[in-house]
Amino acid sequence: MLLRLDFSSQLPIYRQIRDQIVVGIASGELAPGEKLPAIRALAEQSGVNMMTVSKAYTLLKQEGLITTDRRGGTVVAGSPESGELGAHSLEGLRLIAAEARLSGLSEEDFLLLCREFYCEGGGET
Amino acid sequence: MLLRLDFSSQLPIYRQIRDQIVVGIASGELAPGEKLPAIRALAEQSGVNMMTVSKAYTLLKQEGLITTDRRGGTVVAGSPESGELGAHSLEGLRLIAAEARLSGLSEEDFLLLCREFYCEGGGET
Amino acid sequence: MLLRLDFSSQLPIYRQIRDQIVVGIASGELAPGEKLPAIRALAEQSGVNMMTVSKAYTLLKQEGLITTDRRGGTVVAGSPESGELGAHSLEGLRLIAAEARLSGLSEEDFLLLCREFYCEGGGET
Amino acid sequence: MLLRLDFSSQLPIYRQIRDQIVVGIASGELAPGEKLPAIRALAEQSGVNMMTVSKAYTLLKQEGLITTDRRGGTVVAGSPESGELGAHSLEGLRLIAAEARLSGLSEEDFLLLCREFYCEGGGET
DNA sequence: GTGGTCTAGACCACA
DNA sequence: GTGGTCTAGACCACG
Repeated sequence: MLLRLDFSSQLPIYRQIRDQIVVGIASGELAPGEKLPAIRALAEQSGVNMMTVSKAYTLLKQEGLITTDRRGGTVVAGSPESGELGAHSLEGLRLIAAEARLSGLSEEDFLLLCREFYCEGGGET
Repeated sequence: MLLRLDFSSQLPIYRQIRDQIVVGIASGELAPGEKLPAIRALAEQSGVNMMTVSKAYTLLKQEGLITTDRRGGTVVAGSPESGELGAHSLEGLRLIAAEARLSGLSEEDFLLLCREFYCEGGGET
Repeated sequence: MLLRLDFSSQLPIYRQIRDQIVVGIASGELAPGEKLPAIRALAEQSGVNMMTVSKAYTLLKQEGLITTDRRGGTVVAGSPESGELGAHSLEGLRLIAAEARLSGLSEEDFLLLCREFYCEGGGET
Repeated sequence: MLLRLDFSSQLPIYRQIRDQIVVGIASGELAPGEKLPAIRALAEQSGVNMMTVSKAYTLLKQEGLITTDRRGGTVVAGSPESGELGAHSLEGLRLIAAEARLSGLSEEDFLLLCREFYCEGGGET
């Protein structure tokens, strides 16, 4: 688990961490049951405060993507599989589609991009 | 131009304004050359501070989506047509695709959604 | 909003704050739309760090009991009304009922207590 | 005595063990005088550390719900029958009642639930 | 060893 | 003014 953090981004660090773990899980890089790095370890290795990583983990726990095993450690949970995107993500997608259109990206190219990201890392290329 | 603002959203209000104008332009609801509401008017009608609207307009100007005309009015510019998505939007799309996958949304359904948002409001322009 | 905090309790402070606000809302002491004290104000007045109060507010936001209005301040939200108790509360209730029984409390007395707490502060005595 | 432990719960494991034994005693599943499993046995069968089970037993001894008999075994004691709930449980009940109310549960339904849990497992003892 | 909590300060974005 | 974020350290509970 290697994090690429942008300390000058508007997106809070804990959010960047959360996002990259989400992508990691979706891509299969982090398999269900796999142990995540200890909060302190990830913090040190990333040059970030412990509490920042903790916040990211807390978020992911609330989303049901990871759980902390009381016997020590944090592990990837089996996916919740709600079957639909959250309202925020939906709005985000609508906006990005609009931006794609405005930037002159053709429908074809846009859908290719979407497909590429969806399939990224996950078997059925 | 009717704004739907959520004052309890995490997204800053000026960002919501900017986003909705972007979507409005992409959908054709706001045509190139069309005049945007005056800052004061939009602020009053939406119940927000003028500074907030001003910030949104400034953003849009920097993106080249709107311009100030000679007499001080604000109009929709012709699209910049860069031909590609910005880095932020790209990362956003990657994240949303990951979330779609984790929520159990099939590739088919996801692409349908993407297409729907891309086509939303306009023909095939 | 006056908080009674037990700094030697096993229950984390932010949880005590959250719990008391929940009780306050349920009892009607805090009405929907009412403004909650500013994080810093509540922190100072309670002799607690700002982040501790912030954590409590964050929890309540996630539960949908309060929202933060971007124009400044945190307000009580209209109740979500899920119609059923969460799994945790359910287990908690089962345990307390068992303890009541073991302590020799009669069914009658126990139900009277439950009723009293349910009605506490809220109109239909 | 079969324990259902949730290693990803916020509640410490020793607390889960203690709670389930309390419920077991209250329901009559564990009768006064009955012998509890040896610490080592319960620990192995449940996949937890002996220290954890020991902690739970210690707690129960302090509460007077179980006692160590002459030969080192652990047996269920006659109930203490204090006649009232502890302060913690009382606060817990008040909170749960508030949550019930906020979740839209009617007084009737809530009291039905309380009664069901109180009566659970035993007659009217 | 792990995660959880808390403090006392700081800086920033938003409106 | 508000909330949001972050740091550098500390202490504790759990297993």
